[in-house]
Amino acid sequence: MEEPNEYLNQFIQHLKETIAFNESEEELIVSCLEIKYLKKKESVLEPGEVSNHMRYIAKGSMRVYHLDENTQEQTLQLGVENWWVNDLYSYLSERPSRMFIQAIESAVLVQISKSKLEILFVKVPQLSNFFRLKMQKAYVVLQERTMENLSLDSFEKYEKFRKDHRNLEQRFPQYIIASYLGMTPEFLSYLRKKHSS
Amino acid sequence: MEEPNEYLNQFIQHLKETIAFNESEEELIVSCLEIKYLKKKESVLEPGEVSNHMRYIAKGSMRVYHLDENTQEQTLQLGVENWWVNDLYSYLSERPSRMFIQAIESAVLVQISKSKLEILFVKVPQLSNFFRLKMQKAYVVLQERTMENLSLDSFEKYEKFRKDHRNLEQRFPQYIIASYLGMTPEFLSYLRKKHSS
DNA sequence: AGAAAAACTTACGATATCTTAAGAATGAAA
DNA sequence: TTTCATTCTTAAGATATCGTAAGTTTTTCT
Repeated sequence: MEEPNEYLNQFIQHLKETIAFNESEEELIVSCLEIKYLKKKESVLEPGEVSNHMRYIAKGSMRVYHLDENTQEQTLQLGVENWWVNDLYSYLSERPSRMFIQAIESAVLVQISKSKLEILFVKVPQLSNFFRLKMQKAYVVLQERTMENLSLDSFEKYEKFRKDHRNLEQRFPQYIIASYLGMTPEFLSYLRKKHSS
Repeated sequence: MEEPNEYLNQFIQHLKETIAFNESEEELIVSCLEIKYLKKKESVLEPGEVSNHMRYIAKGSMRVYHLDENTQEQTLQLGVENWWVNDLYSYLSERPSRMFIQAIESAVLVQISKSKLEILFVKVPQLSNFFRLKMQKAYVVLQERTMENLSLDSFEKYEKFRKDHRNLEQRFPQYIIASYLGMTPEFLSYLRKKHSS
């Protein structure tokens, strides 16, 4: 059922979509990887901990969320296979996270620790490029989201979410999608009904 | 009135707060800089253009904004002396921007073109670090803003803005601050009155 | 200083979104 | 299959935010 090599392979293929490397570099990379199995609802990171791994989802679905003052959950990021999930704030600044990184479906992550990654950056410089591109993409996505928050009303945000992530809508409960979009689950339910007839 | 060397010097001091370099490196850097003077309301970037400079504000104030479908202005970024302003999306992806980058007070920018910066990264590698740190900071600020958008109501956002940027409130008209916070100027005015008594 | 433009305020009716509470549907576990 | 827990829906009243329009104040330009 659980076949580590398959997940490592999937990860290597993922890297190869963006950068190239030879056999020995590949071995070196693989030697730095860790596999983490998560049951549904289990977390890899909780508030107070410092995130010191980059995390790739090989299988399953994850979300990054946070409890505000009123213990309302705010979802910052969703992810499925081949996405990366992390609290980059904590990872980059090495300060305690306020986030949960939680499995929604049972999941398999491929992780690299920050210290090993620093070493890899020296030995396999292409990797540095890979992560620079990831960072840039993450920034652009966030900026897009900020603009949407300023200009779209709730229903428009929901429509855009569906259009942009057709596959995600089925895999996350609606109350999580609502918290990602910044509205109450009741209101999302109301909007869906209102626009379905 | 306009003293280029003073602004170049200010820029070099700004770099030196984060990284170190020697005389010859400094000369090299300075040889790549451009100074740009802007009158109030003048723009350095408009929709359709590709942003190919990194821009440091030596003097004055700037904002980055965008017109949505209803020609409403949404302000994405504000900046004063010693801040960087750009549409990183356009700069990084080399695709046309949808933004205006506009002077609010008359301003002086110190700019480096992307092509020269790439060369500098090779010759003065510390610079690469400097910009990596800037990128990270920008990401964290955006993430913070996204979380606030999800959890705070309008007045709380306004309070937080004042607390975080005491100096900015005086230097930008209220309708710009309102558009940065994602509310109408009328509503911001109403909130200010309501909470002042 | 005076005129024109820009920014800010006020007030009110219209909409959007939330809160609460209860019930219905679905999924998980025994 | 029954039971329990989770998720989703519905509805009604409360609150937040907007749109509009008019009037005031402040800034800019000549």
